[in-house]
Amino acid sequence: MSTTALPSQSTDFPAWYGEVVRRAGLAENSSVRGAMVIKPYGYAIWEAIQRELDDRIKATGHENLYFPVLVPASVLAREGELVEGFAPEVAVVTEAGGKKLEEPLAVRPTSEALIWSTYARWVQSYRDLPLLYNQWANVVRWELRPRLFLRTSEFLWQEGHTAHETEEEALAETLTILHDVYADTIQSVLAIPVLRGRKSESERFPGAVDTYTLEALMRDGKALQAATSHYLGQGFARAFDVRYTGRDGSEQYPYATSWGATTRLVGGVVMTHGDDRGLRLPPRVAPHQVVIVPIVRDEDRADVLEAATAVADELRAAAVRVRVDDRPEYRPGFKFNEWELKGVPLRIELGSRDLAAGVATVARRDTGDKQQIPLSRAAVAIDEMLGDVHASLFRSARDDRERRTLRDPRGYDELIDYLRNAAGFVAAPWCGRRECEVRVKDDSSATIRCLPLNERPAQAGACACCGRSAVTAAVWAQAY
RNA sequence: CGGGGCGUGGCGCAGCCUGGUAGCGCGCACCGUUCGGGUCGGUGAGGUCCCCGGUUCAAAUCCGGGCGCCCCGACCA
Repeated sequence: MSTTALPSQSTDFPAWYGEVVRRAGLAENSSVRGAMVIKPYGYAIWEAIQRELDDRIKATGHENLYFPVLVPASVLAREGELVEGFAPEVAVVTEAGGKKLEEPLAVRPTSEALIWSTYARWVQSYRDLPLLYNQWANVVRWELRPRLFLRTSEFLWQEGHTAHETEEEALAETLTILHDVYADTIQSVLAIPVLRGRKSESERFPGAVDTYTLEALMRDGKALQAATSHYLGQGFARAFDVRYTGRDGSEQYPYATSWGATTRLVGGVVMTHGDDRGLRLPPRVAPHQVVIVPIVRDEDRADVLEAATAVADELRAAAVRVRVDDRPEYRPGFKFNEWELKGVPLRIELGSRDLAAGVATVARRDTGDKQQIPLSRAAVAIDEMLGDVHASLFRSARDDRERRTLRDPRGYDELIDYLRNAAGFVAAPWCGRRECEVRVKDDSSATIRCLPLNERPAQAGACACCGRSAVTAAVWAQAY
């Protein structure tokens, strides 16, 4: 464990981010170019995210299954936009079993192609619908500029692939996933506030009719696409020849959706909540929610450690994830710093002074406040405080986002200046024309993150770029 | 693929300009000490100075070539 200070967030956010991810023990670069090794502490956070997502995916009626990692090149090629969209980043296996393969096998960058080529066999009748399936998997996308968790050449995710009888049903599915699975997990578990919206045509998933997205704002003013849910229409069904006999006896194509959330969310947690001391973890995904640091002297060691164990047992009985840091070789100050770096929401300091008074000293990672709680009601008090930490992390992230959101810039120059400085979101009317989107990107390198659904109604008015009459509101930002 | 930078114990770096015993911090091992905000002292292990060639009495250092990595752009969850 290094003892030198972290870089400051405000002066060098990228360096700060990398240092926190490495020093907190979340992940490190792998010897495979662009890939990362997720370490146990980082993986534990991912497991918590997985658990929460999986619960909601099942609660909305889906089942898990699994498809192979290798996709015959000809299968991947059957949906034109999909191949075209992913071609530059697909890795291909050309040799296996000591021989050159007759047909190369792509390592999946996403599974629509293989899954829909299989659904063709599974769907014969309207009675076979809907198909509501999800898989937990790894995918490979050969990224030119990798970044721990945010963009790696291999990443972990879940991808849902559903087939429906009607357009309405598929659209409803797309939105159920967006709201009840993704937004709920990201806000009420990860404490990351998100804007909900549709993507503009240029930012859409290849092959999708509509892409819905959740956009979060990081502490450096850049946006992170936290999850997406796609309405695919009948394009994939047609490309993979998935047909069934409908209720009226006629031949039909089903309507499709797909949706995914990735290990990128771990990076989002770091960049949303972290501060100059390191990570601040939302309690519901923190591998340790509470760490107990016993303050011992030779003469009271046994008593203090016994009391620490008793408190830990009581908290565990209340389903709190707690760790007693009784390592004798480190002093308390060292432990305080280490657990702050690792983002543990609450720290209990327990020494003979506390025991004599019948209390424990509790320090909050989010605010730095210290207070004393009676040992007699430790479990209840800790449970309340964990709830407070979540609420205050969410509130401060949301307030921060609102502070950084510019609504209705006074003119094109203000729009561009704001975006060029990565000062945050800009919400403004947009005429809907591609050329305005391109112009803003050329002038600022920012993109339309979404056309917001409900945060702010689409408004009349003049396009922030060209002044023509607007057809929608758009939210722009620099993005990861 | 364009622009910039870097390869020296596990990690981070100095030394290179001006050639001459390979160093520092952290980490690691052991001994003692200490424990309410990154203890302190001592001892010790650990390096083909990225590779190949050249110049020289002598190369981490100078010259030529190669390889690798990182950062900034284009692609992207």
